[in-house]
Amino acid sequence: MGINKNVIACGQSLNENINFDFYKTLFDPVRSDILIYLVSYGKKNIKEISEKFTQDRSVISKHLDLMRRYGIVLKEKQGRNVYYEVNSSFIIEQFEKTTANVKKLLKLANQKAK
Amino acid sequence: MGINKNVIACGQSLNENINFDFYKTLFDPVRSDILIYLVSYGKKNIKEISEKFTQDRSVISKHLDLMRRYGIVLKEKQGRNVYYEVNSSFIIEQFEKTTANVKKLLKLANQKAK
DNA sequence: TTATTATGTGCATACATGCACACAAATACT
DNA sequence: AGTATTTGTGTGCATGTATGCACATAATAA
Repeated sequence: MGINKNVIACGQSLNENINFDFYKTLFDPVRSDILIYLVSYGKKNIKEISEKFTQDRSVISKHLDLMRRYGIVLKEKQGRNVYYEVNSSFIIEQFEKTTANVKKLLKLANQKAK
Repeated sequence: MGINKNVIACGQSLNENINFDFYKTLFDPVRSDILIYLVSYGKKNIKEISEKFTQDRSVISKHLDLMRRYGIVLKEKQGRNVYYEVNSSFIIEQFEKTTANVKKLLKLANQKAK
């Protein structure tokens, strides 16, 4: 099995194109639970969300800010309340793009091996 | 926007079905680099792999054991050498399954919102 | 003013990572 | 055979990072 330049180039582009921080942020037990809560119950403010979790409001606030930074949720301020909702289109786009890239890379390497 | 039992049920099943440890293991800077190295260069033993990285052989060994536990790579012992290779079919399967589940959940919630 | 909601800060704790070394297993050498 | 070398793994320790709590502060509303 030799070195395939196409595979290597694809691997490098994979590493550059995959939204690493997005996935690292998403695959955290608390944050994925927050996401599923928001998916199930729609737009909610921090008080409402933190009442459903054991963690302090300040902790939930920080989790949501992280999720917002990486596009997982959308933030909207109304008076003294801050509402969050799921950014569905972006999340779906990320998963589809990543899956396509991973499939391309792995199938290319597999072909080469045969 | 009311509570949708289908959405909640789908969210719970999502949390149960997503291979959480798989993704947490995969989305680590060193381990994803190891994966891309193995994709690019094929089956390699721990000595060969660790020579390409700054980390000690024992560290690389532990990373690979973790990746093996969650199905990312396959292990094969030959004499005193331990070879690892990418488990392509399993990885593709995981990404496809997860993407399908995420899309199903988010589109269901989106329909309800309209 | 007082209450509510969200966020910032300091500290403690848990967990992951990495290094260095010791050991085990397999092979090579003399 | 017996010894040395190579390869992989286990262990103890140090360090960095993430998380969470408790409290202080800011902003808005009653």
